[in-house]
Amino acid sequence: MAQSSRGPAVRRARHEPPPTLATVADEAGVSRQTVSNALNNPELLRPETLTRVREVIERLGYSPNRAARQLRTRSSHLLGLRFEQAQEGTTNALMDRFLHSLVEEVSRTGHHVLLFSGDPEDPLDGYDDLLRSTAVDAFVVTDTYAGTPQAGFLQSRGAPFVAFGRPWDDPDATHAWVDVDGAHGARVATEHLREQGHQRIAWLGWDRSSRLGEDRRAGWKAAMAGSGEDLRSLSARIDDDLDAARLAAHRLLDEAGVTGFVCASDTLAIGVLHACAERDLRPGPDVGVVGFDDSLAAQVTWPGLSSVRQPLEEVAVQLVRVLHLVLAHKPIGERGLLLPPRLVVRRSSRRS
Amino acid sequence: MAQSSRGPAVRRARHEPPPTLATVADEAGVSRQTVSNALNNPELLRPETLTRVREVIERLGYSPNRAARQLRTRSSHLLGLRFEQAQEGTTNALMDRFLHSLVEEVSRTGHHVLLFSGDPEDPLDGYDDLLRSTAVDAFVVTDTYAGTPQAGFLQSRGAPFVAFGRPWDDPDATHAWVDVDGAHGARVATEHLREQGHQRIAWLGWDRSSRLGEDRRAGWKAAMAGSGEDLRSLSARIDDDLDAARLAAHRLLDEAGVTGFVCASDTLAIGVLHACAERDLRPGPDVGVVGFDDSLAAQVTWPGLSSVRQPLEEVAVQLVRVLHLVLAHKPIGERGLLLPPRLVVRRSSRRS
DNA sequence: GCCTAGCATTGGAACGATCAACAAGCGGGG
DNA sequence: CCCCGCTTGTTGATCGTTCCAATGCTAGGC
Repeated sequence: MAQSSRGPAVRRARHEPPPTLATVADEAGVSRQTVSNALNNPELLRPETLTRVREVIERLGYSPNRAARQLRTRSSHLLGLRFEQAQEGTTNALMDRFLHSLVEEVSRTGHHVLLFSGDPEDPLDGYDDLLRSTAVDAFVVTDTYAGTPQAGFLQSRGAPFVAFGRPWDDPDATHAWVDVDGAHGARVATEHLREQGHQRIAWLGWDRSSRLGEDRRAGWKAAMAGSGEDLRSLSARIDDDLDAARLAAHRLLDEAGVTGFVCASDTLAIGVLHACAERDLRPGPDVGVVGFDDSLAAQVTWPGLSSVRQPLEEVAVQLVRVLHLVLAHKPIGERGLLLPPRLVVRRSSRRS
Repeated sequence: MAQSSRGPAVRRARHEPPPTLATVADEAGVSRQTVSNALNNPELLRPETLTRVREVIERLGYSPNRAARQLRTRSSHLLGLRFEQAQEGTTNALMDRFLHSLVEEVSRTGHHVLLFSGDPEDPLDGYDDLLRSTAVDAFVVTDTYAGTPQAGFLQSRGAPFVAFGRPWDDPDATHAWVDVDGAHGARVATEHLREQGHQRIAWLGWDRSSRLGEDRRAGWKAAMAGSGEDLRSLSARIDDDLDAARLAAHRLLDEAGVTGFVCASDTLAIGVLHACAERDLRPGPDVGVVGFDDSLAAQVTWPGLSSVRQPLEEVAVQLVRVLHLVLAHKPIGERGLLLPPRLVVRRSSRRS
């Protein structure tokens, strides 16, 4: 068993209580506080004392009891994340990718991620309990898509948090946030299609009530500005449904002479691909299609679906960076941070 | 703001410390212990005392401090889960679905899920730290695909845990586990294709070293037993790669006269669909194809990919049930529990 | 009237860490 | 010679909860 890299080869008997500060102190012939300092303020110890204490710690396989430390310092080193299923416009795989990066990132500073759930009807459910029981140091709020009661609530409580997602409804919000610039992604996708020679490029997105969808649509609109096209006739707002997208694509192909599609999701984009197949149009050479989120489906669909990939790893890095500033009561530079996604080009959008 | 369902309308000033047992006790005119009993052993109190204490608790918005409780009772009400990215044979979306159910399920008993990460090279990394610092009550081990050093390690430590995944290498393992019966899933898929009139049904799976893959393959093999077919010529073991699957499908179609494919993953199955498209074979009427995991890709791929869907919600329920038995030192009935997956039939496997 | 049993409630100690204050040793300046 | 400051280390108190043993009180039996 590969033990070397993991620490001491301690084999405690089953259920024997783990060593405490006092155990280590006795064994090393120093006081409790000295052991504590060896861990938290090693520069206070004389080098030889330090090594002696560290030796004992290593030998006994001692780790400070988190509960006791938390009780005294009022810091649990836990970050709360309300874990919802399948939010609007985000496939499950997205959350998984983000979460992994987040866990990885917070572990660098000895923190962990605590997942909790709550009544889907009440976006605030769950936060309060953890707050009152001082179970977490801070929150990472991810479900801010439709209004953000969480932000206001947590701020009124004085609870530290950072949000993944903009405060759409409240431009004056003072909390820290990180988000992906969906408009930028859609703009890059649209420009890419224009470079491929497409002129009448349609937007296929969700209902107007979706802030996420409207943000992305704005990018398409910006890229199409000055094209002389009538944007109204090139835009369709539908449910995130394969078949709805297929029908909408047929209509846009028939009525608006569209040759390019920028879509708010991979599901919608694949609906367009289906429509193309039904008309013997070749995705790529004949019709340019770009989706959003770079899901597994985009990767395996024939002939390969170009898609806008969100920089979730970077989002996690930035969230954690800002979170540490917030926890240290340091000023955060920019209140909000918009990260640009990256276009992954596959054959569905390449002419040649 | 919907406050009613969430508890008391407490508005504490920013950073004012939350109330403690002593605060509540003073306010209610009883001792600390009585308040504690009101929470943990309400039957010990006289009804009128109980309601009085509860009123104060409600009014102050009191929740017991988790750290203090954990220190005293040595139970954190946290379950550790090492969160790896993309394990063999499982797409990210799977983990997300499972995790959500798990979080939901453990919350019923006031528990939470703590995610941690570890060096991908060392399957034991991370467990030891949490154990020594008594940060979690138990573990849910999910990455037991290739041998299970975790199980042995945790047992030697006397740490409570349940595994999602069989102890492949050690049939005598005594720990509790829950797993999905991949063989059953593949068998049902194969029988489904036979019912549709297919006779020469191929297996498209992973390398022999994959226990998960071989388990599923066994189900195909069992369903094909007695068919009189030469199974060896009907079986292909390849990487989990779209193109590898496409090529293998062409070969099986050419050389073995195959009309049905049972695949170890949706990626492989979609590779088969690509091969069909290249030969103008219609998935469904001409060739039956079934994948595994019911990913988003299976749902959106034309013409709809039949797929074996894992009962992850039920896995979570059972894991938590068993975990509570383990934590209570009660005997668990069956050491292991195999749950049958369900076949989701779409057009790729329907003749009509 | 006294003893016992049972009930409701109480006060002290403990969990294992950190914080605050202080003590011992030592060298240097007035 | 004394005082001061610096380094190094110690001791008691504390965080907020639950466990343990003991308390006051009432009712019942003899």
